[in-house]
Amino acid sequence: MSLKRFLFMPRTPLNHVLCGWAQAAAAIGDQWSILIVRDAFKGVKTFSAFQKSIGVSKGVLSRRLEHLVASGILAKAPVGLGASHSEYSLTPKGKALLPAMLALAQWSDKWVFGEGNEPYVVVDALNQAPVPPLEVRAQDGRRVELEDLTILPGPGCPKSEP
Amino acid sequence: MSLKRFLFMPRTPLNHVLCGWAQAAAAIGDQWSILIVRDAFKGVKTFSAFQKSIGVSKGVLSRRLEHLVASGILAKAPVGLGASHSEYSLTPKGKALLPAMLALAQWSDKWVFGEGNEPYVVVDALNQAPVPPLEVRAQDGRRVELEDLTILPGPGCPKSEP
DNA sequence: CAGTATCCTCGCAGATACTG
DNA sequence: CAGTATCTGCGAGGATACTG
Repeated sequence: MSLKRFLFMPRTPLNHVLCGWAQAAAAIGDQWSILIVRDAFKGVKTFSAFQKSIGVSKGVLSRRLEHLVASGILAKAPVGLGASHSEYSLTPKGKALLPAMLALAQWSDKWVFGEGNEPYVVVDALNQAPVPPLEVRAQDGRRVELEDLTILPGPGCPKSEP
Repeated sequence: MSLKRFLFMPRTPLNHVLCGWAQAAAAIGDQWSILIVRDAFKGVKTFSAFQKSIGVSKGVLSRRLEHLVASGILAKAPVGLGASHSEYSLTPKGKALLPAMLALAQWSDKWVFGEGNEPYVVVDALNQAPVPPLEVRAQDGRRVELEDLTILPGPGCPKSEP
């Protein structure tokens, strides 16, 4: 019988992995954070508004908001002087998630709900027209697909050899 | 004392929520799935290669792969006739995650690792040059920011009124 | 209203052993 | 090598009660 059976092996944390995707996963790689950021993009700011919109329990919401603030994606600021309550707003780092969030929305618009549907989630406010799908273009302007790209490991990412 | 204390309240599932972001979160909204998809983009195909690259335990990897196959992002196909082992490859639905994955990588390149660094994760194989950051453009071609957009609730998403 | 503290129940990740 | 089965224990997520 092995002694190791009684040693605890904690969940492998991702923060120490110096890989872009691991960092993104550590920041918003859970279901609640994505929905919180989505609501923040819509303009939701208060605790109760987040809770009503997402339907998550208060304890979980508190921890997720704390985590997003610690990650620099949201900023918590008291409103007024009485500090009766605070508001959460997107930082520049949080707003920079727009392309990623938009790409995720367009992906599910097309591949989860079906091609027949028109994209409806994000519209250009000026023209009231949907935003066309994001495209990946190289520096010379031509469209590139996955096959045209090389994914580098990046520091901290293991070099996986297929 | 309340009887409800003894009733189990399960974790709220996301699959039934008809919201694009909730669907995306349900599909790849956990840390391991993002890393698995990243490796699949790199060309990783076999079980052991995923495990060595990500460092996750076999049981977890088995379940995550199963989930990604069930979500239609990966396809599992036996290699050869002996069916000694199988390979996992990206479906079209999985390949369509490229803009979202790229946007996440570019976001962490800039905002987690710092602006000083040059993007290094994804390069155009033809020119050996990094892919420029994804930009959100309206139908008329002009660049749009978050403030120029209206985020619609979409079916199943609660209408949050800020 | 905006959280925090406490308690409770699984869910999920890790290790190990086992099968083909 | 490619998984599956089982065990274990933390900890995420839910409810409730409480504070300011």
